[in-house]
Amino acid sequence: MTASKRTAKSQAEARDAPAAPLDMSPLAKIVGYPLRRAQLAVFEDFNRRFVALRLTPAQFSALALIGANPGRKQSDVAGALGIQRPNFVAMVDELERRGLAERLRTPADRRSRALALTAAGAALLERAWRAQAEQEKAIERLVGRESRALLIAALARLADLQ
Amino acid sequence: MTASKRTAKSQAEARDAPAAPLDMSPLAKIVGYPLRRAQLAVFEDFNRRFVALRLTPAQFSALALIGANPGRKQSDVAGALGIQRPNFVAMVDELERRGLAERLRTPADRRSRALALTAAGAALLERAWRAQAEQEKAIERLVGRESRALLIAALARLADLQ
DNA sequence: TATTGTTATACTCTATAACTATA
DNA sequence: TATAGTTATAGAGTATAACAATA
Repeated sequence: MTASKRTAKSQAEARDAPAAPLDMSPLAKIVGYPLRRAQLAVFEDFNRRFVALRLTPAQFSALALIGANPGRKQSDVAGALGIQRPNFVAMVDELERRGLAERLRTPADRRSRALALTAAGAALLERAWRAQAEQEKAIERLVGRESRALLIAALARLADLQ
Repeated sequence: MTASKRTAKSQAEARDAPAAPLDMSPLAKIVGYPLRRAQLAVFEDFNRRFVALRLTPAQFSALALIGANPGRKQSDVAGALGIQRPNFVAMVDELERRGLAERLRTPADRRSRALALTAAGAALLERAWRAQAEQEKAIERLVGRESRALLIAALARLADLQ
């Protein structure tokens, strides 16, 4: 496009100024849309913080839950995390391969596998909780201390939607 | 297992009572975990409410955004929704196939396609907003009116986490 | 040269059926 | 018969490279 062809347009348009932002107000007024965007942003932030620990949000939640509930069987941990049993197999495989968790045979029921952290797993989890505390601080800086507490409470209730 | 073998166990265990729930308290205290669980619950609730309209959350957000911003080009709508341009193609294809949206050629720039709702799309979007209002009511019943407003504000801020 | 829409493709997540070993 | 772990597999959703048309 030549300069002469742009004379009818405003200077801003001629300079290829960014187009006006879209009107997001209808979506911004419902819970679901900002809820999804916030979840993606928080997980992306998590991934940045945890890249050195090589832990995804799902892996962190699994380590944390096993750490707080050692000896519980694999399917119970999967169920508590909302992960389908078949999908949890590869995840525990990976934690075991990295020497972070172990599957123990229990004499009471030889079908099941009791999960527990190894010493290395417990050590990594400690580092992970410190990284997580940093994210919570960043969130608190963004929304305020009181808001963060209210947010957690409201989200926990929302999770009960059926 | 025979009855005699269970005599050493408590009556509750003998009856195969559900195992004690896991301790979720560490995960319940951070934002990310309940945020993810809430997002999944809200989307599942959305899917139940929208099955008759055959709209996914992503499709609803696209219809809503096109409806509020008719004539904007496809890549701008995709960008505003956080959807990669290539992935938005099939989505618009489907909306167009169902006669809900259309891609218009614009004389100003023949590379781009301006999106707009058809009459059928606008009509479906109206029904969709009524269904969405029902979800907002359900959420308000769950967390309270004030909490819902605070929640939306806090989530919008969280979405700005870098 | 850069941008828009598009195609192709790969990777992750998730859901389901079915197998095995145990109970 | 039922349950725990597992395998296999299919379907979403998402990210990236590269192309044609147009600027």
